Parts: sequence; C-alpha cells; structure tokens
Amino acid sequence: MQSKDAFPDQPSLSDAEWEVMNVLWARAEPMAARDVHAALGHRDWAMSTVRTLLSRLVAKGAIHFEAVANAYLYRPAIEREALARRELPGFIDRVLGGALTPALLRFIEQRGLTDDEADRLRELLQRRDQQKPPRGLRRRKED
Amino acid sequence: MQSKDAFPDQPSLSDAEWEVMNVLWARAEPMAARDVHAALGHRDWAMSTVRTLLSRLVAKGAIHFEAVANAYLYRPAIEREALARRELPGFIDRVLGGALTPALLRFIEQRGLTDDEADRLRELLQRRDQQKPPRGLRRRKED
DNA sequence: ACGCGTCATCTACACTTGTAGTTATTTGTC
DNA sequence: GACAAATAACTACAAGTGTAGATGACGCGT
Repeated sequence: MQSKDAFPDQPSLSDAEWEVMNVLWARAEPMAARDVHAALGHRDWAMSTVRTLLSRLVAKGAIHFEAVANAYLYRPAIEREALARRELPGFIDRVLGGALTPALLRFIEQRGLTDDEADRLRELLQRRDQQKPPRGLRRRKED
Repeated sequence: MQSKDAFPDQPSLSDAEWEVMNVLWARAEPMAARDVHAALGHRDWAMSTVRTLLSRLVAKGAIHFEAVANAYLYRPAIEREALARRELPGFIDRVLGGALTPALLRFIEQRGLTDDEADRLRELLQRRDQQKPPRGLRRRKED
C-alpha cells in the first residue's frame, strides 16, 4: 500500500468530465443524474453517458453523492478553483510555452474583460508598481 | 471525440505531443528524431517513443519533415501561437468556467509578470478605458 | 399486487494516448 | 562487398476516454 489509494490528492479530469463538473458547480444544489443530463442538453448525451461520467467522477473522488429516495444526488467534492489552479500551470507551461505569451493577452484583448476583471488587474499592476516602478515609456510593438 | 477527420485543419495534440512540439518550436532549425530525443532528455523516453510521437504529429499535420540523407528532419507545420490560440478558449471555458476567474488572476499574482507582460497589460487596460472608463469615473452614458 | 418507468450498475467497444519492442532498410566503414 | 550502426516503419498493448446499450432493482400509481 503506497499512499494514494482512496484519495488521489486531486484527480485529473477528462474533457467530458469537466463539462459535467461545470454543471455541478453551476448549480449550488446537489443534482440528480437526470438533472445533470438535462443541464447538459447542449451536448445531447444519452443518459447512460452522463451516468457513466458521474460514476467515473465519483471513482476519481471529484464528486460525492448521497442516496435520496430512489436516486443519488451528486455534488462536487472539490472546488473548481482548486482544480483549475492545478491545471493552470501545466497548461500555461505546455501550451503557452511557459510564458503568458501574446496568445493570452491577445485572447483577453479579443474577449474583453469584465469590469471586475479589469479592476483586479489594475490592482495587481499597481501593487506590482510599488515594488518595481514601471519602465518609462517603453513601447513594445513587434508583432 | 471531436471532429478530427483526415485533415483536421488544425489538429488537437496530446500532452506528450505538445512536449515534442515545444522542443521543435524552441529550436528554429528542423531537427532529426535523435535531436528531439536528446532535447527531451528530461523525459527519459525511448527513441521509439519519440519516433512514435513524431509520426503521430506528422499524421496530424502538426509537423512537416524532409528526408535528408538517411534521416528525416522535422519542423513544425504550425506555430505555437496559432495552436495556443485555438486551445485557449476551450480551456478557459472548460476549466476556468468561461470567466477569467480568480484562478488566473491569482496565478498571475503568484507567478508575477515580466515587465513586458505588465506593459502589454497596461496598454490593454488603457485602451479599454478609452471605450469604457473604469468604474467610479464612469460618467453617465446615454445608451 | 402488478406492471411501468426510473435509476444504478455492469458491460461494451472503438479510439486515443503513453510507452516501447521488432523488423526492415539504408549507409558509412573497412 | 559485407557488416555494424543508425534509422524509419510496423506492431503492440494497457490505460483512459467518449459514448452507449443491457440488466437488474425498486418504488409509484392504480
């Protein structure tokens, strides 16, 4: 018995599994398989598919379930942020090549920022300036 | 499984494949399998593994190769940015839940920004303010 | 009490991915 | 010209994934 039987610290999810997690996170309430299926209407999966995914998620320890009447109610066992935080570095490393390359910035440009996001970024930059004043008028235009 | 037929305009790569791409992108020059293998030393893959990955990448159209002497020289058929740009939305959607949730910001906070990145972000925010003044200063617009 | 629909469980199956061995071919070297 | 070294091509195979059907248990309505 090594050390990671029951609870692999954090499982790694497949794409389809992420989608299921997303509907679970979206609702605050525990959901029955049927509801999950409904919420995933856009994917047009068979019930069995959704069930399979739910089982796999349970197996991976990503969700809990409680038996209620004749059905199970599923509920995330882990927060999106926790998972996301674990995925991000790998993704940035692998796909973005370790840097917040233009791709991300460009994506942000294109998609725009919510007011909230903008605020937080501004804060962030300000905090940063306190330690590291911004470079003068540095123009960077090379793409 | 998405749609990815014979000539998927842009293939979708697996993790291992990304790693190979990364070494190819890192070098400007076309590389022989042997060199790729060497560059991937940190992964300690067998040559055959690297070769398999290269073949798969060729099959997916992500890299080109030219026969030179008794070996092939491989070279990316696509730029990282192009691929990254295609991966990003999906990732942000799936993992971050469609929003640049705290996770990203927190990641940025934690990892810090290069001067360059900071500059570009500042520019971005400034440009944004021109259309959409920051909250607090926002004056009533007659929309 | 009985069947009907629901739900969970089990089973299935093709495709992808990670990982690599085996074989055939090319080629430089003596 | 023959052989060893390198290389590409083919084959392998288990685990993970996407997708779903089949089976069995169970509670609801009548």
